[in-house]
Formats: sequence, structure tokens, C-alpha cells
Amino acid sequence: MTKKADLPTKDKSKDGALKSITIADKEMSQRCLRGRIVLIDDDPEIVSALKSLLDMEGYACEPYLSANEFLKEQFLNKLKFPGPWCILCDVKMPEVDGLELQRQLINLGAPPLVLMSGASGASEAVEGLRAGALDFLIKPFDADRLLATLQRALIISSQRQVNTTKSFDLNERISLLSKREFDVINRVLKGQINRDIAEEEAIALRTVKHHRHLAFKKLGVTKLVDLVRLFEQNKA
Amino acid sequence: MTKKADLPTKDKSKDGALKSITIADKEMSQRCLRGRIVLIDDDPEIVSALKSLLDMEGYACEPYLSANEFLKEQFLNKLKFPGPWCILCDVKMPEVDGLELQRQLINLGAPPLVLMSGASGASEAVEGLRAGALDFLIKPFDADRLLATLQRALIISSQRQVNTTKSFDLNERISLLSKREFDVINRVLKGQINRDIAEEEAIALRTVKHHRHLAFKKLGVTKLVDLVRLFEQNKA
DNA sequence: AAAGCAATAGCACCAAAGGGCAATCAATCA
DNA sequence: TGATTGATTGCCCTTTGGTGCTATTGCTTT
Repeated sequence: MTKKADLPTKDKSKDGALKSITIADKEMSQRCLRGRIVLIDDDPEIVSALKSLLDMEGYACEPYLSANEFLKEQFLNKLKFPGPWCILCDVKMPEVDGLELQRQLINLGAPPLVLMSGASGASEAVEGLRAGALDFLIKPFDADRLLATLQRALIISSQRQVNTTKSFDLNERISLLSKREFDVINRVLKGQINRDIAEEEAIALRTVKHHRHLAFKKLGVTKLVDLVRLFEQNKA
Repeated sequence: MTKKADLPTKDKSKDGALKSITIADKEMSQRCLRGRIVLIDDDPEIVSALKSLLDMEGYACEPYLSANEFLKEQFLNKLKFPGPWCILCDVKMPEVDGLELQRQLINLGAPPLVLMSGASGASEAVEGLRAGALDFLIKPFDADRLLATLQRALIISSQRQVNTTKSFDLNERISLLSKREFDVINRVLKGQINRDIAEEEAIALRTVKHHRHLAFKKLGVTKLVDLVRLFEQNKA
């Protein structure tokens, strides 16, 4: 069914690592199978070994030997990628280490980050995880654990992109509204009735209805409940 | 301003640990100052030292020398506490260790958990944090770090209780609805108009209006937008 | 059995929402 | 400068929502 059977290098005896993934996510995980994985490690041997594994698993593995190398290339592309992706990064590296990379990536729309480290102190793990890393793999780690984590990372990336797209769409559509339309809709969302909106905006009732109508059309909703949901879901 | 000045035992030179707390949270943090902190550690000296510190800070510190001792007492009270609270627990303990406690507490409506450990392996920290622990303090740790973490924990506990109360209230109020009222409201939330609701429920239009009216009153809303928000916010 | 309550529903009225049609006015475009 | 476009508005009609008053029915309480 999956490609696991073709992998002699991987311990495939237990699937327990996947148990935190719900049945509902399985479909999505299928779509995530072909995701992009940025691999950063200063040890060429590890890079090559992991790249082989990930390639075999069907992931598009993009290897870098330093965080700077990755950052240089990414700032051109502005950390955008059309599809699920994540970063798998070593912690102990010269110049920019994994935690430093994490700090730099924060607030940059970075994808999920998975850290890994050799004989590392617990404090690094704590710092990394508290700063939002999805997992902290301690070398040598189990391939199953790695793959499960990456799968989780790609699912999260995918969900984030859906959300981003959704709120982008909403902002897009909101930007189509004229100022009046925007104001009217805001008052509608506050529960004001047309008459009061007209009064407070100092325009005619008929005009409020007009703007309300156009705004509904531009936002792609027909019913009030849909309007409220649209804004409510893209708020949290 | 705070009681910090009275504490000679505590390094109060830097407030940096608090920087992740927004201005908006400050009010709430005031209310959290007097929170309950369950302290679990098998080392009596540490328990006594930490209890002193926490007592001085104004927290209600409740010490236990083993996780079992705590669990025994809590299962009677069903892990309920009217107000913000959290658990500060050592990882390395005989019988039930911190991670085991964490596993037992999950799905039990447990409060935020802060783990601490001496010369611990990174794997324990990773496991603890991945399982949802708020922080993993490595002994010896900075008192500021501890207090900042506890403050965060109590704020989170407080917010959780607010949410729980809110959705409990909603369920409470929903349970006041008769079946008809419930069905009508559900259809209203789907955007159906009264006429169609009447048709599909095979009752008169006037009756739909009647149930709608009573349901609004029972749910404590007057406007449609409020109804939608009420259900939307208690869904996610 | 009488009273009370919830569900149902008819009648009537008013307020609010939705929208078609047409006109005015100002700014912008060709 | 004439044409176009967008914002604004009035007039008018229909649909929908909200409510008061009343009445019937069936079940529960006293």
C-alpha cells in the first residue's frame, strides 16, 4: 500500500508512531506524501543518509550544509512554497545553529520546524520545543519517529496554507469593498439594523440597502449567517 | 509594586522572562497572582524551598512528596478547582514519575503542567514538552524563569476555565431548549427562513416563530448575529 | 376534576429586509 | 466636451421577521 515495503533500511515492524494521527487525517496525509523537506545539517554523511531515506519515501528533499546557505536562497523566494513543506534542521552547527535559525525564521511565515541533535543538552531541546519546534529528535533516532514527525509537519504546513489562503481570500474580497460598504458591513456584523446604520452613517436607508447588497455580492455570501461565519472563522 | 522587593533569595535583576506576556494580559495576571500550585517532588528539601518561595509570592502552594499521594487526593475532588491552578512536578521520582503522571492526567481535565528535572536526559524533556507540558525546568533553575512559567501556567488555566465555563453555559442553555426549539434553531443557523423551516418541520409558520422566539430568549440572544457567534465561538 | 403548562396555530399588524426602476450629482475617461 | 461610472437617493412593492391576542389540544400537577 505505502512504499514502506520497499525499504530494507527502515524498521517497519511497528506503526505505533502513527497512532497520534487520527483517521480523519489519513486522507490529508496521502496528499502530503509528496512534500518538500528542507534538510539542514553540517555533517555531509548525515545529509546524504537522510536524503536517501527521504527520497525513497517520496519526499522532495532539499539538502543544505549550513543554515546560511538555506537562508540565502530562501530570502529570494521569500519562504514561499506552493505545497506542504517543512524544515528538518540540526541544532549543533557552526555559525548559525538550529536555534538561531529558529529565531530568525520566527515571524517570517516559516514552515513547521523539526530539530535534531546529537548528544545534546536538555536545555537546547527545551528551548527549541518551547520556541515552537514540532519535535526534537535525538540522534541516533528511529526512522519511524522521523517519518511520523515529518508527516505531521507536512500536514500542519498544509493546514496552515489552507488557513492562510482562506484569510487571504477574505482580505482579498474585503479589499474589493468601498469604504462605505465596509462600514455598513461592520455595523451589520455588530447587529445594527439598516435604519440605525443609515442614521449613524448619515446616509439614506435606501443607500444602506444598496451598499449592503453590493457588499454581500462582493463577499460571496447571500445570507446573514454566512456573513457572520465568514468573519468569525477568519478572526480566530 | 509586586512583592518581589521582599525577596532576598530571588534574583530580581532581570524582567526579561516576562517579555512574552502582552500588555493585554497584565490585568488577567493580576487576578492570577493568587493561584493554587500543586508541587510534587520526592525531595523534601526542594519541596520545602520551593514552597517557601511560592508562599512568599502569594501563591497557594500545595506540596506532595509523590505523584500517587497527589492522585489519591485529587480523584476525590475530580481535578476540579475554582480558580487558576497548575501542577509543578519533578520528573525523576520513584513509582509514578512526572511523565507517567502526565500520561495519567491527560484527558482528565488536568491543569497546565510544568515539569522540572535534575541532570535529565534530553529525551525526557522532549517527551514531556511534546506531551503538552508547558515548560521543562532544568535544575538548578532560575527563580525568575520558574515564576514566569507559573504565571503563564495560571493564565492559561484561567483562560481554559473561562472557555470551559462558556461552553458549559452554552450546553446548559441548549439543554433548556425543547426538541422543536432545538431543531428550529439548528435550521436557523443553517440559514433557512421561517417559511422553509415550517414546511420541513411540518408545522405552521406561526409555530416556528413561536419556537424561535422562545429559543432566542432561553439562549440569551436577541439578534441573529449573536446567535451565530454564540455557536461559532463554542464550536472551535 | 380543575388548574397549569407546553405545543400548536390562526389572525392581524408593524417593522425590517430585499430589491426593481429611475433620477441626481460629481468625478473621471475618451 | 460628451460619455461613462460610481455613489447617492426616492418611490414602491414584496417577502420575511417579530409579536400580541386568542384558541385548541393533550399532558401534568394539585
